[in-house]
Amino acid sequence: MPIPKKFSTPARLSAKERAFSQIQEWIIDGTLQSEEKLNDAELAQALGVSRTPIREALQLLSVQGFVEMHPGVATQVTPVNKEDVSKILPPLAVLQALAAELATPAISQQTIDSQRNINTEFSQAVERGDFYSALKLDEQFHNAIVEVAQNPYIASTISTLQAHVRRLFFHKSIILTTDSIEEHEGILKAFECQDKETAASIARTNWLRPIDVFYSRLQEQQ
Amino acid sequence: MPIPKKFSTPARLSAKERAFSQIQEWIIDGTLQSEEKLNDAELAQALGVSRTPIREALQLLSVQGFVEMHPGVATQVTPVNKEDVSKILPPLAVLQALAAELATPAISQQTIDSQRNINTEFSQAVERGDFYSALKLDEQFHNAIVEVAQNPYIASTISTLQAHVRRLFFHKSIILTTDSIEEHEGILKAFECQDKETAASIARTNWLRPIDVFYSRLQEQQ
DNA sequence: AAACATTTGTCCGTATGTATA
DNA sequence: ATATACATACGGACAAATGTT
Repeated sequence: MPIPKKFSTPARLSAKERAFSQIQEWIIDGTLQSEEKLNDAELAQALGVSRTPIREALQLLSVQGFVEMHPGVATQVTPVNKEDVSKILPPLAVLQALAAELATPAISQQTIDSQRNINTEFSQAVERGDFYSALKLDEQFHNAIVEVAQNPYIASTISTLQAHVRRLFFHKSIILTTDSIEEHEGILKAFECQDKETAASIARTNWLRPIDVFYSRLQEQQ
Repeated sequence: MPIPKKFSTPARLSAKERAFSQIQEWIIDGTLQSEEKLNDAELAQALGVSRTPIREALQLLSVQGFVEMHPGVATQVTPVNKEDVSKILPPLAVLQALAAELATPAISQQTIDSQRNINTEFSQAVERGDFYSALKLDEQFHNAIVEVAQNPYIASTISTLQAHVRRLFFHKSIILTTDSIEEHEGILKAFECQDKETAASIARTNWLRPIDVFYSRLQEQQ
């Protein structure tokens, strides 16, 4: 049996990396609430490390927009504005559209087949109301396209924006709809036809949809 | 005479911020060369601070893609591939296009007038071959649009990508052409007509042009 | 194979700066 | 206005990890 090599796990995670991942997860899933004050000494104790890796992790999270640092005053979790759906999704949509466009001439039939399977699982998750699994499958679907696009600048930006999307999902500002199922299939068909404009266009509307859904629901509630 | 208030300079720059700006500038203008090894102790001495703020600055630069950190091995300046023009500009172009689209309904005539002045200065700088000034004016022109678009997610991403563009400019991979002068005016006209599609479209082609220029020059040299 | 040299990662003490009483 | 309490920023020493001799 193939023993997981050292190469597969790019070295043991450093304290800083563990702190980063953990705190980011806590912010995304709401364990650390919006605007909550972050005491580095406290976090250090909770994670069993010193303040240094915590500080470093918080600085990275600050760059990504998950925490706000006010020098000499306080460090706090960035407030969630539910209306941020309309701020985050437009740039994400155009980048995902670009990724789809770039992926079109490069994607293999094998990858497309694999994508179809993911979309099937996605549809099943949505149907049975398992939105958390659906979200992960949705991310998997789009990440595969980004990978094929082979552009680190696009990939890293999308990765950050998608983390914010996950946070909004946990705050019930973004919900997954059955429309995505057909749109995903539409993207795959466009890939097979080498039709990059259509692939890009569908990807774009697919990512913008939650904005309309959000404001429609808002109106219904009034 | 009005003494510069404390508010204007958002607090004295921290050692970390100074280190970040300085090292980034050195990487962009080529003082720190491609793939050069970065010894934090050395940099600390050069900037008269300890290793801590240097380390923090390097980590931020790593996130932005200006340095690569290989734990336990070395930290080095990210290599410049001149072909990166074709990696960086597409995402920048779609984001600038989006910014133009979002700015269209919000921009004031006053801002448009100011933009025209900037474009005039830009054209003069290009005409007299002062490409460095031209670059700064070009950035000023597009940054104004990004500001009006009022979207921090777009703004911060564009800011990072544009820093990479500056680096490519210093490596002679990107050159400014007179085409931009008319395209800038075209964007302003589109703003005045509230024609967001045209504004976005011109912004996009304006940012993609250097790719064609780069590969054309490459062919000429062969 | 083992000890070495170099570099990064971590810890904790202290200084500095900010806001509040 | 001054003093006080608290949080962050920085410094320097130590520990761990990597690649090499």
